[in-house]
Amino acid sequence: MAYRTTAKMAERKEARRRKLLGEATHLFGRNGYHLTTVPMIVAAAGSSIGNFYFYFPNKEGIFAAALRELERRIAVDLNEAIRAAGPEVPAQMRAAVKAFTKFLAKHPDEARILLMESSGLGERLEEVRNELIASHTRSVEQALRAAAAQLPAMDPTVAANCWVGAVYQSVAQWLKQPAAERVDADKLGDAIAEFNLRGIGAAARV
Amino acid sequence: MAYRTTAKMAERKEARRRKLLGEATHLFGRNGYHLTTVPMIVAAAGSSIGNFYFYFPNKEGIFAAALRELERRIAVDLNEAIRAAGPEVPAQMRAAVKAFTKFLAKHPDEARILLMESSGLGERLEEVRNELIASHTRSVEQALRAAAAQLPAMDPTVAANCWVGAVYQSVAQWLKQPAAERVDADKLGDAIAEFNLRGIGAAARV
Amino acid sequence: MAYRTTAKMAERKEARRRKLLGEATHLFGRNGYHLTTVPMIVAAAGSSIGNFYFYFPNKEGIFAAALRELERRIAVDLNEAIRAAGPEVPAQMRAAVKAFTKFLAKHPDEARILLMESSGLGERLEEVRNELIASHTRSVEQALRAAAAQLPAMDPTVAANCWVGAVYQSVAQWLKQPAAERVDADKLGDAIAEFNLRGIGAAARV
Amino acid sequence: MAYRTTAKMAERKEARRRKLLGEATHLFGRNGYHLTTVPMIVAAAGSSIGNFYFYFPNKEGIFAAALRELERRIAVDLNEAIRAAGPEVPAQMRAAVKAFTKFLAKHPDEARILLMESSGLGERLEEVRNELIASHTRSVEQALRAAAAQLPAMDPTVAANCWVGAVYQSVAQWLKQPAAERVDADKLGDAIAEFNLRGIGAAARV
DNA sequence: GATGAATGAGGCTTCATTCAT
DNA sequence: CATGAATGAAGCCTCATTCAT
Repeated sequence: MAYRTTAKMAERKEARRRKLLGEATHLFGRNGYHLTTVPMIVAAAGSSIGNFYFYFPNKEGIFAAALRELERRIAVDLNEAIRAAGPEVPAQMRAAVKAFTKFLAKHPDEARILLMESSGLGERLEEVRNELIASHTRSVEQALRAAAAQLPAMDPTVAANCWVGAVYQSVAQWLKQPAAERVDADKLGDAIAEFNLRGIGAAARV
Repeated sequence: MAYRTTAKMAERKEARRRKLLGEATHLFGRNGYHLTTVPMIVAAAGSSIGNFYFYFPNKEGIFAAALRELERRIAVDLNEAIRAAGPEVPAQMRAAVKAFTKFLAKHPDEARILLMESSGLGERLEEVRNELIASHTRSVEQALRAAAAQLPAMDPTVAANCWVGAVYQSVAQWLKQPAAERVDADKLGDAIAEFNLRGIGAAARV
Repeated sequence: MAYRTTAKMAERKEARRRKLLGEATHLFGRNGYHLTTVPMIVAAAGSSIGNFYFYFPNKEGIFAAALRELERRIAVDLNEAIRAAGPEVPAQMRAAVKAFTKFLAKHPDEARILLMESSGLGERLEEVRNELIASHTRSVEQALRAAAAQLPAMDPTVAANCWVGAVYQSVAQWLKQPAAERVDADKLGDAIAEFNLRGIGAAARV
Repeated sequence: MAYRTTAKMAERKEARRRKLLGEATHLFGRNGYHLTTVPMIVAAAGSSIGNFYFYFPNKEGIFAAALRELERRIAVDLNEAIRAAGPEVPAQMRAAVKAFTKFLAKHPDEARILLMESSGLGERLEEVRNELIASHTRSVEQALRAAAAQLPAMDPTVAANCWVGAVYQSVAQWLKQPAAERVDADKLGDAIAEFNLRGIGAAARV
């Protein structure tokens, strides 16, 4: 019986943690790192300050955790989309852009963690955040190198950055519009993919 | 005689203000808004706290002033470059990208004010900063509409955002590299322009 | 067991709050609002700045709380004295003057909050303080109207203000004397009551 | 000619000083000591900070000067009124009350310096201000002692304080009312005098 | 494990006052 | 004599973090 209780407790513990992390992600996305306070997070999560420091070492810690969790979820979506797109690299890249756009559009608050605010986080956090974007960029770069033969000559690093920057900026601006005025997320993804595929010199036939 | 000195005093006053503004811009760029403190600014400028508040209404005020000053300086460079590029829109756009890239490369700390940190500034500042980027984007959008006849069909707003995002992100990443490893700023500008011109469907003849 | 302790904790919390409020009242009375600083208050209460802001929203807040607490305590004393004085209005008024005088004499520091300093508190505080004195004055005015038939014709508002002013000023001056030279508080109360009762035209039989 | 210039300059100097003092009195009366800043005073007087410190040693200094000037002007009015009231002490006292009330009514901003704010001025200023009121009170007390034979037995100090307190409080409350709702200043003076004369036991026939 | 009271460093800002011009 | 730029002490307040219960 002691085992069963422990199991239940572990579950509850995990649930608590997830609740804190989720609310923190929302708040960080909405207000940015500095304007989000620990009391705000625990209030939103219906928890307590003491509890917060049981689950996370400090404010930086929960922010880093939020970033990593986000990374994980995005990776899942992207991989799935790429797998479904077949073997053609350009098709995979288009699929990835659309999947990424769709993810950001679906989770705007979480998204804003990626899109905004970079400086002003302290070295440690900055690094974590950069790594996230960098890994995304590296994927693009690898794809470009893989398809280099069919593409015009270009610096794949620069192109990858352009690619990623185009996606982030477009979605960021799209999110800034009042929800009512936004175009359909799917059409947005298509438009961005179009731009980027043309940008790398891949024919824009879908 | 007291009258004669007034001119010199006004000069000194302006110099002091500029010194504060300049150091603030550097620090904001390097550390972000929240990690830059008023004492840091006055220390860097060799001034005093009281003096700071003689020249600026508060911390927000000097940040806004820094943004506006940056905007002005960038506009000067861009207009000059565009004028020198002749009447062809694509050539103008290429010139603008290169001028912008060059500016950011030359003033990396100032640049970072634009590139990073958006959320967490308080509504007023956020607005000022957004307006700066938005105005940049609008210029691109107008150019696209002007040249629409020669370009493939596309949403000019999305394309403009892609364009701007590509530039910002590429330069931002470029700045993050150790100065020794960076490619030449001019070549970077060319590469970005190439990507973007292809992205909007303009032939990539250099 | 954690539950049981809650009661004790609540008690302690209340005690802490009262300690802060009490010391603040003393200091405000002795030095006035502006010369009393938050650090002074917390030092006197053996607390900390952070704790201060846990219990009170800001300096204005604790001042307002001090005023309201004072109001409450005075009201208790006055009502008791009036009830004990029997049904005759003049006797009640005399009793009230004496009770009020006695209260002020017994709590000189608290008292000074009422007696002194009015301008320079900011609108909100001024209002709270005015309301306190106004309510005292209104009581006198009502009593005067109730007994109007037995009294000479007079403007009851003016008379009430005279009444209150006489009490405050007399006690304030009395408090300014070195404690050794002061006449007995009870005799003071009698003398003031005498003056006031004559002032409203009520026979001065004690 | 040097002499004449000097004379004119002395005049101008005196005028500047008076302008500063006058505006300061207004501002102190309206906002209280702490909320009135030196920059506010010089702005109102169309002068400069440097000038301020040429004419006055510091902020305390100008406040003290304002009080003394006020004292002087009140004394002039009172003495005139008393002289005009003939030899009877009660008549003189009534005249003094009315003159005082009238003065306060005519110069409400200056008046508020006397009526409000006492604590929170720092020891030196407090003393100056107290002395002003105390001297007023002493005059009343002397009058009471002079007429003691015709009056009921009473403590003349307490009575003098009651007297003064009644006047101040009544006028203070009167000034707090919107100007439109105030009763005539003359009638107010009469009502207060009535109360006070009854308070000291002098028949209320004028 | 959970709670929330307590702590204090440090940020922003005001303002009396000085002093070079 | 006049000006106003410069100074810095000191105030209020926030918030991440600790720790007793």
